[in-house]
Amino acid sequence: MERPTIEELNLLHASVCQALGDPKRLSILYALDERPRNVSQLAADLDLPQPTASRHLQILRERHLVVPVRDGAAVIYHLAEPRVIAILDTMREILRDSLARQSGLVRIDRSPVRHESATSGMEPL
Amino acid sequence: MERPTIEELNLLHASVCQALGDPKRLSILYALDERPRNVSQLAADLDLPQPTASRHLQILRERHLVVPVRDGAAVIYHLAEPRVIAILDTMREILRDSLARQSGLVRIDRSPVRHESATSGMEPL
DNA sequence: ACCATGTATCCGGCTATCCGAATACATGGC
DNA sequence: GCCATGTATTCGGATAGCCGGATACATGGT
Repeated sequence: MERPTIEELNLLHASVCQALGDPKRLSILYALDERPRNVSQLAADLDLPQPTASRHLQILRERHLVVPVRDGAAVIYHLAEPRVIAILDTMREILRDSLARQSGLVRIDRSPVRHESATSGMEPL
Repeated sequence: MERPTIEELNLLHASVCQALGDPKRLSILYALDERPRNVSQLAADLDLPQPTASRHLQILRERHLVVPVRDGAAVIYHLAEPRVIAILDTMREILRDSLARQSGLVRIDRSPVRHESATSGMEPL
């Protein structure tokens, strides 16, 4: 029942964010938001090898982002937190805005922008 | 000017989440939310070596989470998006709830819980 | 041009993450 | 018990991440 220190909270927080930092896991979360699924269905729907789906689900499970429910021999995974999807949606909106601003035509600022652009590209994406 | 495919968006999205998946970078974002700072100040305030701070800022810059503004020889970093802090705060609340639920005494469910608990611990944190 | 301050990058090493393939484990039906 | 189905884990290798220390680069002042 110990209250977590700021650093511990930061660590937990980072570990959750890191779990969200993989495209396949994002797909899994969005898929489970549509409807809960067992591992094989999920793997088939997202075109992933079953062990890969299972490993990703393990990570999401550890971070308490999904919840497993046994159903006979199968395990149906549910989203643990609807709010997480809301968060992800907000991030996508921010991303969209950012892309729009970036890809052009927009110049809201009043300053001519010196040459910082060279260091702020999003190339590796 | 191409509209991003779902997969590309997912990739961008994941890369942003991944940038949030490090405790030091979270600290940096929260610090910059308090007030914009240059690299050295930030490094001093968070007790990080200057190169470390700079590298983390580079990552946050690439993902458009912070914005650099030159001020003489210094570079003052600003948060690019207040909404990101709102998102992080929401995640912390979710985390808090999750910890509360976990650390006990709570049993809201009506089902006796079989033995799934063995596979859903958050040990490595 | 030179110096002081502030920032970014390079280097080497370590750790963590991701993957495919194979394999082990669990559950329910017979 | 055995089998079929569904799930989790292990192994090995490749990739990517994080770090400290040293160093290069940039800017403004003299």
